[in-house]
Amino acid sequence: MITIGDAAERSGVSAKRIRHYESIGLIDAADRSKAGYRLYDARQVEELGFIRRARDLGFSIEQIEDLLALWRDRERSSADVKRLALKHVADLEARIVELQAMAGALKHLAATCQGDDRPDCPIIQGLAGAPAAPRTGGKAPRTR
Amino acid sequence: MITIGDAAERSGVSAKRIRHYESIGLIDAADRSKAGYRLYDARQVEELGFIRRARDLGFSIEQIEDLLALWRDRERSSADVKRLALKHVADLEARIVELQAMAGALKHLAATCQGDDRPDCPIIQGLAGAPAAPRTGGKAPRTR
DNA sequence: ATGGGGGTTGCCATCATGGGAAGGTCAAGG
DNA sequence: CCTTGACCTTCCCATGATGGCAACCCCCAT
Repeated sequence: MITIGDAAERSGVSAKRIRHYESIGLIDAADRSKAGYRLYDARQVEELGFIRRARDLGFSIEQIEDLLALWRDRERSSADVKRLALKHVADLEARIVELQAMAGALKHLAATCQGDDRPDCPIIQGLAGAPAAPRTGGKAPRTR
Repeated sequence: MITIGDAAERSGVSAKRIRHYESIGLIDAADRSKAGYRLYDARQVEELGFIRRARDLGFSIEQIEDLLALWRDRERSSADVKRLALKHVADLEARIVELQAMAGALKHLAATCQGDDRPDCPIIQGLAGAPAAPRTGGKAPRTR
């Protein structure tokens, strides 16, 4: 039985997080020493490691609750796990697409920006009114 | 002079957000009617639209403060704007890379998961201890 | 017994926003 | 004139997942 600091070091989950996870019911309340110190055994450290790895993969606490339930359940069907994982992959990819759209739009605006000491700037102009610099074939009226 | 609801509709920024932006000093406090209603003119609506578009591109409120200052500054150099924009593009791309790493790792795990009604599951095994399913050439010991 | 390095709880802050309560205001219509 | 409903106001609470800090307790070695 080790204390929270050691459990944190071994699992890679900060003591603060461990207490937080306990407070929200993600993990069971740890046993306490006579002095009130939380005590952890190998199984709990392993569980914390599981949680950390899931977090590293971007799973939310809520999803991790489900993953933990499946991990503990010897009768689980791998289909359930796979469904959860693929749903998360889809979520991640949706976010990636969103971010790519932002980055793309911004790069497009930045590409036509001189970047000199004059005030003319398609980026600012794009943010003000103009949806995204029309440029309908090179014949667009000079914005300046 | 229109009220906050109309300004919200025309700018695409919710009334709630407009009040919030005012409270944090992102925009100036609006004039008030005798009854205390906030009143907006076309310029302010335009400014709100600017903010909304910047938010759509993923800029933080803090960055938008800078963008607004540049927008208002006729003496600005487009280089300053461009630098801000490209910094943000870099941030976005860093986040994209992170998310791609997560999605990739998870897809890798999911790919070898049967997804049937048996409990065997490389995804769960990957989250527990094993960094990422070794599979050193097909001769890896069956985990089951 | 004392000092230092743990542990404990609890509150506040983040970031940007939504929700809702409690109450004031305005325009229209009976 | 009064009601109704749609608007506005302020203020407080909640989100997700953490970090930071304060005030206090505990244990071990010197």
